[in-house]
Amino acid sequence: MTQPTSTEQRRALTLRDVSEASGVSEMTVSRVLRNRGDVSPLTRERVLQASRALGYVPNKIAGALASQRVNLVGVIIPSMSNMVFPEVMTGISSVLDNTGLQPVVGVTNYLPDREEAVLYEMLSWRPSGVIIAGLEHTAAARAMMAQAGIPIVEIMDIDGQAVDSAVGISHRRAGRQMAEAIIASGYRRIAFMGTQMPHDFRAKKRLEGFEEALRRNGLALVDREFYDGGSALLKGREMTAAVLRRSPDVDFLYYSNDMIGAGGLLYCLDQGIDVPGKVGLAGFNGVELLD
Amino acid sequence: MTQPTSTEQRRALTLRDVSEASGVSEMTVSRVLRNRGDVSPLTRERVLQASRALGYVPNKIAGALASQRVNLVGVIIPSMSNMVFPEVMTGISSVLDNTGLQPVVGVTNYLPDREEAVLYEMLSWRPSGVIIAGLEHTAAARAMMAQAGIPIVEIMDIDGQAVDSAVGISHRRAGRQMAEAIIASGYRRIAFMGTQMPHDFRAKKRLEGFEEALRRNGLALVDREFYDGGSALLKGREMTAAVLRRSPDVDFLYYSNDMIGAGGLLYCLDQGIDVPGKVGLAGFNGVELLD
DNA sequence: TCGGGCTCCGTTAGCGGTAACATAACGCGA
DNA sequence: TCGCGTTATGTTACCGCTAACGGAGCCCGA
Repeated sequence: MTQPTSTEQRRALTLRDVSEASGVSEMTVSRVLRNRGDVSPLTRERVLQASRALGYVPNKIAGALASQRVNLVGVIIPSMSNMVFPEVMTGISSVLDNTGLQPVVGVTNYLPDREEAVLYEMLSWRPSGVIIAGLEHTAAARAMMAQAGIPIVEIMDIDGQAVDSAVGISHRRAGRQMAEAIIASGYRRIAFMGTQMPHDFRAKKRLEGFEEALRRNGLALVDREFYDGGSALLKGREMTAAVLRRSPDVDFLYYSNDMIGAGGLLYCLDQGIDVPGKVGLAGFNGVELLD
Repeated sequence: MTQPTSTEQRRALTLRDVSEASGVSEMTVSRVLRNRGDVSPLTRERVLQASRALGYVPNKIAGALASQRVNLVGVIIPSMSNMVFPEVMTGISSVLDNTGLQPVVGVTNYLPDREEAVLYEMLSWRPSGVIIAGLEHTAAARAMMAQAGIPIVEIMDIDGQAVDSAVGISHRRAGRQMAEAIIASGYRRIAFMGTQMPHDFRAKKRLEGFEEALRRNGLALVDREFYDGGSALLKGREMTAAVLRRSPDVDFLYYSNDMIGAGGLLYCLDQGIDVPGKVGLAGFNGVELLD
């Protein structure tokens, strides 16, 4: 835009514009807008009025550079389509709401290299901290986090070694407990359905724990089926149909997440299969458990 | 940390550190790291090596301030729990992937004031552009967007007046068409279930279009039920049960989104209700439509 | 041998704020 | 009336990086 119009200014507004409009120094304007330092009520009011009238929006880039402070925390998660992560985001946001900190999300699609790239990009904005899902990272990513000099929190898993600090649950143990509960309910011929994500380490650990507990009880998975991509609900139906066709004698279906579990449940109800009488169902993450 | 250790430096690395380590000026280092300007292959290699050895991560805050360029686009959406928005995010990300631009997400929870606050925060980082869901904004938000001097794209709705440019569908029309299709299939006693969000303008427009088309055909909604919060799948069950109890003669259930629709479907199958023989079902957003 | 155009790299001057330190104006007790 | 502590505001010097320009060294044809 070369021609300024009434609603569109020629160049970006700065503190100087507000300072000239209100007749005080830039420093005083800065103080007013940040509520810092003593400013007389009269001056404050004049500055706020001028600022609002101009439609001034502070430049946090300059502010962050000068103050060496950034009110951002990076949050790095593998995906948005698995409902767990939006839920985690909601939790993080609500905790951060009172702190003046603001979450910035990065999604890795379960790819370690992508995680490294996202982390690099985030650190280049010098956040106050980083929250990252999982404990498995590339060597470079670990090095960056160690060097960054900021708090790093690895969430959703504690089966491993943290860079800084870790909070979450043990997925291996969760898998074990799930298997034990299923066995205790009397089921013996168990099939597994889940995603084919080589880098979903948490799902992998759950399955490992699950199979370990089966082994200890002299059992093994009767059948298993993996998928990637597509609508989880739909895939749940398809996989369930495939497993039941291939292994008609299974008496329990264990799903790695609840969305495909719901798809499987739909299929069973649709086919008139008695749940949980003939076949038991369970999933992970707790959207709904009905057996 | 006051005591530097081998893996943890005393102060943050800057271009100067890399420049000293590689024996060239800061400017040359900057050029190498940005792939800009002519640098001899030898020098380039030396700089890259020094940079990697130190674990240097460029400071984009300083870079953005100096170059007046930011590779960020703000994306403002109402929610993450409705599956549409993660899908939209995925689409935006894939388009942006080749442009060097990076999306930064803000969530408003369907609250106009929150949207204004999120927008303010975003603009203070001087993004290259803003993508925002919907056409309804506070006056202040509209003013900010108009003043920002950057491209603003309002997505997912075109039933209204855009600040800059808008892309999406007409939800009013979508609602009308849905109603017409349902009526054409022979259903007459139609009930609606949806969220109780006063500021979900798109859902509201769909319902308006829906009811308008019903009226034109001499019909009206037989029953309606709203919810807020909680698991959509579960709420779908509950609401469906409530509606069928209250109005046993309905022959069609229209859901404002597919997740509660799936819950409703589960309920119907569970109760042995013939779908779509006795009762037809439909939802919006297309996770799965089965009638 | 010389000048002109490369290639490669350095110097300078900010970008728009803020920390830290002045400084002016004022009140008040001695 | 003087001196000192307060309060309110201004001045200065950066923060870490990059645009714009400057200049040294080199190659090459005339």
